[in-house]
Amino acid sequence: MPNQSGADPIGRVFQALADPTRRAIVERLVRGPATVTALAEPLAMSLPAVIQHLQVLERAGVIVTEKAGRVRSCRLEPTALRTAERWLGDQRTHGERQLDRLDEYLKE
Amino acid sequence: MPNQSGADPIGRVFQALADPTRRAIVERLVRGPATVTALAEPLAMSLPAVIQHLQVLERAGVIVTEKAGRVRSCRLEPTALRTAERWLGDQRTHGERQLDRLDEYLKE
DNA sequence: CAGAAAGTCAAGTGGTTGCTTAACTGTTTA
DNA sequence: TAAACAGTTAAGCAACCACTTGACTTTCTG
Repeated sequence: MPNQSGADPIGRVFQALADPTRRAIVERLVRGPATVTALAEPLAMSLPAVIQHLQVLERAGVIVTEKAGRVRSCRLEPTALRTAERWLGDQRTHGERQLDRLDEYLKE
Repeated sequence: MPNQSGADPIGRVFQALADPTRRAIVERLVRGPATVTALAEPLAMSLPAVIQHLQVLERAGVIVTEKAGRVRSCRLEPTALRTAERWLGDQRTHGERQLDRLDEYLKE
């Protein structure tokens, strides 16, 4: 079956963050907005490749971009990260509760 | 270039969680350990497909499995989820601090 | 011991991803 | 206004991913 993560917001975020280049872009944007060429500068790939990464991040809602003149400015949008973070936290804490129950069970 | 996310622990976790089937497996395992066939039961795909998903989750460190006799038991390993969660939290809080600074700047 | 149960391995397939180069559009600057 | 700058679009390619079916192994059960 085709990956059909088209209507899957959390899935798109995880997918976006699975790539090390895209995580590097996020880590860079944490220190403030940046233009496309500024983001591309430390990355060992062509400009179009960087733009494709930015499109993935934007479709996932991880970043927001805005074009002024010929320059596109990119900044982080924390909401998407928070959604993914909450999903992770939910699973993990439930899992840990489960582990606690197992520990108790084993102690008896 | 090959995807080389081979030596990228966080990347493997995000990659694993990008797939809705694998997230469903995680959500199931939150309610306690389960066997391979039990996990496969609600999923609309063949057993080998489920096993492949489990292998992805295990290589990412998200689950741990153990075979006893002919039955393999799978359970959640919260550590990997916590690592990914912390990365997300770090980026997000820094991003929010950045946003706060922007707000302050705009208020002046 | 024969057969069912639980899982695994291998090979193949169609769609997706991460990149490339080449050609191009719009915007600023000298 | 010509040239440089910032970004974009399009086409193409090799590797990867999510499945499938078929053959198989190992372990339990009647």
